[in-house]
Amino acid sequence: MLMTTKVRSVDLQAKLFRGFSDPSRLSILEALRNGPLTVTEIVQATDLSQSNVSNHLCCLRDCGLVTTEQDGRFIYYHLSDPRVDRLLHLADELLAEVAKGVYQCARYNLPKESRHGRN
Amino acid sequence: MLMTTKVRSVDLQAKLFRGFSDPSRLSILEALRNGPLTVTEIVQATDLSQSNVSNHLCCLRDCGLVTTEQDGRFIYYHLSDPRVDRLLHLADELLAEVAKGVYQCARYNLPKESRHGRN
DNA sequence: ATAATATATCAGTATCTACTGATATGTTGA
DNA sequence: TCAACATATCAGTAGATACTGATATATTAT
Repeated sequence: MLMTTKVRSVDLQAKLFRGFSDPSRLSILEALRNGPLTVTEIVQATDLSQSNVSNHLCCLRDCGLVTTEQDGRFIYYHLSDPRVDRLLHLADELLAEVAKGVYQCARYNLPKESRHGRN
Repeated sequence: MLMTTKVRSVDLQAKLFRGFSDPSRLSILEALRNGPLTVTEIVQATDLSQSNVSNHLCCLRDCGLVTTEQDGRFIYYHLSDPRVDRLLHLADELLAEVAKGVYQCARYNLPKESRHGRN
């Protein structure tokens, strides 16, 4: 076989989930749950900078979570599959269940001083 | 109210998804889909270092995706909720749908030389 | 053709985070 | 108590990535 870089399914899954794992991208996805939007509309809906949105959209499209449709000089982005919506919904549900735990998730998002020795 | 750091739901969601967004953690979760395992068993099942596994487990537990149960000097980890399993399953389905796109996801995982201007 | 608008890319930076190797803590049995 | 085992934490590092501000490209209208 000789494939030096075997593509494991966990790697693919990780990339997929990475699409969901950033607040800015989630804002974008959330906005798109109501239907297709242009980049400018997404910028307005999310309050992110244009270049930032554009980068995230690129990522989301590369990862297959959104697809595009050009209409003149506008490009409409929309969720690529109903499962994206279902995944977001399921995450909401799970979050409601474990909200407290996640809220306290301390490991990777504290200021440097308090990274170690959590209490 | 005076909360300087308003906790937006996208932030919580992002943390939740971040639990799923790393290949090592996905390996761990995958292993746990078949039932509870001790840390040592997880180390063996995943081929990761012990400290690495321990760190990831800590993260997963903080984020509410797994829970623990001590039995003597062993600590059994298991998925916290059936929805975790369902989320993984849904991701599998979605992945099958957009596999090609994700496989090509170039933005954030190429060697430095080729990060910009993807041919 | 040119201005105006929409979107994408660039280069640079600060932060985040996965990992390692070493060490510490906790638990059990001899 | 002490050795053996199970697990957690530490400190440090390399690489990943979200963001900004500037610039480039594309499309339309005048």
